[in-house]
Amino acid sequence: MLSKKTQYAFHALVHLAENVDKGPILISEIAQEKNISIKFLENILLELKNAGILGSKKGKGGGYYLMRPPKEIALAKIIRLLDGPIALLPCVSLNYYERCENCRDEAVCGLNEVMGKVRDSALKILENKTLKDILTRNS
Amino acid sequence: MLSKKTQYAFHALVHLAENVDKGPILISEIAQEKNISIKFLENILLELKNAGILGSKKGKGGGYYLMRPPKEIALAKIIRLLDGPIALLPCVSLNYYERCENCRDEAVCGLNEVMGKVRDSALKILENKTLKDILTRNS
DNA sequence: TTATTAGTCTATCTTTTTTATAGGTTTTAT
DNA sequence: ATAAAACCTATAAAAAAGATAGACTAATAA
Repeated sequence: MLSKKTQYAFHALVHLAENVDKGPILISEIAQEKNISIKFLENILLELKNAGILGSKKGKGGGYYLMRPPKEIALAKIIRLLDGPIALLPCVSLNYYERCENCRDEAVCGLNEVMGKVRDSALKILENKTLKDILTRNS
Repeated sequence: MLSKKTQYAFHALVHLAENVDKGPILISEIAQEKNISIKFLENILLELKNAGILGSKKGKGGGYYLMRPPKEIALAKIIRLLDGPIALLPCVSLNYYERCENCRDEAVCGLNEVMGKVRDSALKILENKTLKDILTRNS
């Protein structure tokens, strides 16, 4: 399961994407709208900013905004940033690989093979679906 | 990522599957073979037994054994038992569903829709692949 | 029938991760 | 100047993960 942090991030990003034309959006507005602790959300948005996904403006009239159009922000990127590996096992992770401590040879490990396929099937979706694809439907 | 518990369970089950013809297998043998803490493994095997996946025999000549042939034990079952939900979000979990606290209506939530697809693609593999499919390749 | 073997059960403990909060600092618009 | 709002760092509380301990029970063999 994705952590609350990542879940909150997605909801916040959706709100920002749905209001791209309104200039910087307040943390407090997002927090209220999406029912998220404001202080926790603050940390999350900051992390997204430091990763170059969000921009911000301080002072009156400030807030957060997307640095790129929603269709250019892949879901996989957000997950990896806040949650780490998408794969179910360290030994099949593309970005956070770790050697398996429990098997002799990954090259012939059937678990490794199957979990690699699960990873691929998840990535096929998560690398291609973007913020744009998770905006509210039918609206 | 799967917990160590689930990872250990898979490796242990593979060992049991690869030795089905040798009668009950000792916890200690599995622990040594797969490099797992024996006491931790003890708890895991017990849980698998209580779930009806393994059987056991006490005393000399005792040990653990599979209750069904490897090809009848789906990977999804093991994951759900020891790790819980396979889905990335509570609101798309089939077995551990929880209402989303951060969106107004799941029926029109795009995140819900995409994560549902990720779940389906993972389940398509994990429900159909069994212990038999994760035995050591080329042997 | 006793000693040994091996799983059973329950509790606890340690460490890590997750989730959340607190409070001061800096920047910007008016 | 003042107020608004993000920035930053630290810490704390809670939960989960990972691991260990030890007494108990059942089966087997001598």
